[in-house]
Amino acid sequence: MLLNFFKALAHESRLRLLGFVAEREHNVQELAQRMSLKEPTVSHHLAMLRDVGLVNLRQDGTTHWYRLEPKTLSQLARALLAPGRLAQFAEIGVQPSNDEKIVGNYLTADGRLKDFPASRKKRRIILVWLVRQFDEGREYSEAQVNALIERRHHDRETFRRELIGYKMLARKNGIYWRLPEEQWTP
Amino acid sequence: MLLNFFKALAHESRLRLLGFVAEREHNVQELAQRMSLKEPTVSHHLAMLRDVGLVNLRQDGTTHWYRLEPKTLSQLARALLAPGRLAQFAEIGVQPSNDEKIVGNYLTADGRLKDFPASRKKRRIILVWLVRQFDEGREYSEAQVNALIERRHHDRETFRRELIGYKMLARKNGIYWRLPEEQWTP
DNA sequence: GCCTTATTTCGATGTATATCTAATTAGATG
DNA sequence: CATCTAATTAGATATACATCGAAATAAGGC
Repeated sequence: MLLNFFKALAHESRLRLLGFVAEREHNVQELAQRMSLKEPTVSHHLAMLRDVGLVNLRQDGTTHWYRLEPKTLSQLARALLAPGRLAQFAEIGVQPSNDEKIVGNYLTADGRLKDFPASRKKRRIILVWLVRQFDEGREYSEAQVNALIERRHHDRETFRRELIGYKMLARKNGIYWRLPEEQWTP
Repeated sequence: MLLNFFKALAHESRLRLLGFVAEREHNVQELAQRMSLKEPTVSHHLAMLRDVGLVNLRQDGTTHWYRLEPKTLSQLARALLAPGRLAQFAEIGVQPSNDEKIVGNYLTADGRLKDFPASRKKRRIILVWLVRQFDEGREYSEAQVNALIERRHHDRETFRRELIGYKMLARKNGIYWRLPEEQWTP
């Protein structure tokens, strides 16, 4: 959602972080050093940037290498230029749709899934909500898919399988990507 | 500054406001009604949007009509696409330049000018700071110029005259605009 | 000049979030 | 498996800011 992008960009520390990771890959320690902040703080900001897809993480041993995801920024810029986009702003967060209410019932206060609904209909709604947290046109390793799922539920295996079963995610040679909505919205 | 744009856009209420004023001109009451917020709150948000030039104000009697300034958004989008822009993020807010320190000495805590320096050199620095609060490539009525100046100092006449004298602002047929920096940075 | 109306400014209050330290987790290594 | 290292998460605190009611301002109309 557009609002989340702006929130992610609306802090000096995070803009500076983007500047550093645009220059080259950095790990958390380097960034903390260059920013004169403590590692947990940097980690916190990086998580926010990662949530909106502005930075990428490559893990090597215990070291986490972050780099810019330049596509995301240009997507954002194009979204701003798209005519008619603005008129939609007014509709932001008016009242939750039916599906959003159902999802809400399955979420804890911190946005994780309490459990996986038994009914096929609700299960589908939850999966739609989950797959929308993947960017379109971006490739994910299995580890990245797992990481994204685990933000919402510990059982990464079940959800990964279900997402593929419902044709929301596709996999080839260990690479995953999100399928376009036309494929799974009936 | 880019950061201010993101801050202005990083709130649901302000995004919704933008949506409404993109649709058509609105006054504060209408907006308060449609947003289910009180007028002071709406007024506060509109001021922030106005500070970064995202909305325009047309005053008719006691009624204030706000509308979107679409140019500003597309300028922002283009700024995001500009290559090399990102690398500059890292430099944001490192340490104030000499000029910034001088300006700081003349500002109160709420960002208004205490007074107008006597020395020609400092006077120039203050005027540069002031003219940078005008958007390039945008036209201002005299009332709009006055309003912008008054945010910083009550003596709108003096500052308007000085800005023109230093060739930072130009005027024709009661329309004012900011001149490019090349014209006044020696 | 006083009254009315639309808006803004002020001051107070509550909520969101940036930052820190301490504790925990995850991966590598002996 | 004990240990070490890098990173993240948890919990606490402080700062920023959204919102409101009350007061002040601005522009007309009488």
